[in-house]
Amino acid sequence: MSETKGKYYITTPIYYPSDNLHIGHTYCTVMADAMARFKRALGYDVRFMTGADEHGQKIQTIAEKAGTTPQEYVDKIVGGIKDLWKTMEISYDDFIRTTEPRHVKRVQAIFMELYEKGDIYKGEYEGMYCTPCESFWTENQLVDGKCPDCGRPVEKAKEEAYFFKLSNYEDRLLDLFKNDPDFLQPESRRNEMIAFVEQGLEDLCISRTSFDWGIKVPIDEKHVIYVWLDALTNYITALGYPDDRELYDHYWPVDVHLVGKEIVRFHTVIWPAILMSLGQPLPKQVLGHGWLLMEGGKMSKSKGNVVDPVKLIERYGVDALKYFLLREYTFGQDGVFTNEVMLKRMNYDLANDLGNLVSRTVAMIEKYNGGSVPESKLAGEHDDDLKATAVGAAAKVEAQMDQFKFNMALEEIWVVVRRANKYIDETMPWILAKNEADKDRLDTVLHNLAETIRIISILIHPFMHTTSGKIRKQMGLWFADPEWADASVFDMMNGEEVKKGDPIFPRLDIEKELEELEALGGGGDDNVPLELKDEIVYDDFDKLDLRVGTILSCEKHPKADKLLVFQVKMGTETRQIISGVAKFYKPEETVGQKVVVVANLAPRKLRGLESKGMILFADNEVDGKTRYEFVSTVAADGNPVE
RNA sequence: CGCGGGGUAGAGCAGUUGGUAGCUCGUCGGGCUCAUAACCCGGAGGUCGUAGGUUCAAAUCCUAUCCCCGCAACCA
Repeated sequence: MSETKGKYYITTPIYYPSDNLHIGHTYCTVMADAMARFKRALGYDVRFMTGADEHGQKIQTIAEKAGTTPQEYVDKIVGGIKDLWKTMEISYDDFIRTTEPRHVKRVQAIFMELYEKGDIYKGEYEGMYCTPCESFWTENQLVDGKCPDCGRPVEKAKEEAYFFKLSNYEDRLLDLFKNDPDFLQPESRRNEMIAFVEQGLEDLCISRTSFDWGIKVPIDEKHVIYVWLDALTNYITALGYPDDRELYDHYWPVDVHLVGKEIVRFHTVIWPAILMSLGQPLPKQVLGHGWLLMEGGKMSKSKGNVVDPVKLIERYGVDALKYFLLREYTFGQDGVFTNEVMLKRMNYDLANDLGNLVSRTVAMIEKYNGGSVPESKLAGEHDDDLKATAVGAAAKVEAQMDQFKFNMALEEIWVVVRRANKYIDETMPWILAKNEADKDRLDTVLHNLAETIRIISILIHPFMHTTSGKIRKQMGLWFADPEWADASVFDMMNGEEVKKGDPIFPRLDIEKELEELEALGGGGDDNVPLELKDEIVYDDFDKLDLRVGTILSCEKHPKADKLLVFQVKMGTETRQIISGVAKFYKPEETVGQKVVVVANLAPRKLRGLESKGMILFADNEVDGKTRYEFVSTVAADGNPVE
């Protein structure tokens, strides 16, 4: 399509390369890629951006632990990310890394621009400081008035830092949310942000002196620029702002920032405020998508439920995975990922419906017409309905995609797939083939099927271009690139030579696949080292005095939802211990329970009541939910645990 | 009255300018044999969390209420 409909700039977040990416990142990037490809198909001048956010204390710490430099560390991880996107066939136009010189110099320029406008000022960050840890803590973070990391006393201290006058932008941000309903979608997130801003905004601390893996504040080399100005600005520095304006002037403002729901606030409060201060246009839209959850909650390494997309691609192919992610989940809502759901989708939709449709059609054209697509000759019942369904699908797909309803867009395409399968049963070509008098009608049926598949191959192209290519090859259309406009036209084919190939999506044995995936996902290596805290020596352990006790009584903490107040008898002494397990136990059912107690833990008041010691619990998983179980013993009360 | 999300068929989910409740899977019965034991048709199955209200009409709007899930406040 040569005619251009205008520009379309879409971004994913830049991901934090502290570890390899998982299926959740893949999900977001696949959506952005599908939209980018779709808009290109429609004739838009598309720019699709992704990247990596490489600075910050966490990366510095992880790199140190790994015995390497931060730069070497992120180079390795980002290499892996780029490999993944290559495997996933992600069609990004630019990949920005925040450590690149082009970004660094532009962030510094932006800092200066804000500084000169008076929206950045040097102030004092006041907090509680732990000297040995060189860390600031807020009052809330303190544990028992002491450093949450090392338990040593802290003192009030001030640190100089640069601040951004976020508070100046409250009114303009509220106006933005209220006057432009499209700016932030889905709706529910918008209400959340309005409530957040209405609570009042504080100025934002945008520099740190506690670590140095970051971009230096140009006028003050002791400071590094914190994540806000460093990461959010990537969307414009990658376009050359402020010194090389060609791309910037062309593509900014962005049409869509696609982000996870956890970072909606940064993109709809902080980022627009920065742009307001710069006097630049605001993003047209920020879309917050939901999370992919695993059975049992959020994906996390310690739960061992992280899904590695590479393994899935190796087994099932890129297109099957993309299709599943886009078809299964409702944009904006959380969804649960399970292997079984994925395998079923792949089998039912891809193998049974689409793959089989192509397979049976090609087989019939070979068998009944020597392998060439016939002309339409004799119209009959059902033809009009099939044609209308096929020709009308493109507009429906466009309407769904306008609202980022990937699942509905694909559903519209599958309406055509199912209609075609039904058409075969209705017209029964194998009966027509038995009678020479029905040859014209048979040709027409085969022609209509070939046309419908041609249209399907165009419609799925933005979502699964490899599959589209495979289908077009079998249909004898391999010589031409799919043009979106052709999806709304019937009767284009005549005489193409079809050729049966391997099944486009082989049918999967779900039971077998589930077992094998299970084996891959951790069970296969049966001795993976646990991720542990720092090693201790025996003397460290010996500091603990663990004792056996029996719960004499238990009641709810009058002023706290999560706490239970236990009276525990340990030999000669009975003492009060509070635990945050109200969610898991009714007070009365714990009475008589034998427990293990950390007996020499310093007493602490919790919501007004004193707790002397700590009862040990073990995390357990029941029906996918975490709960705590008592660590019990039969030994006598008061006895030590060693 | 901390913030937010959710309660719709056995499972997983769609469904707001209010108008006979829908999809996929499962299940039961039937058809077909071109096709990847795939495909097509039909049936059963829901008081749309509960109780009120507005309306000719409510899953959809209003009020109250119960339950579940995140986050936050206290989880030693």
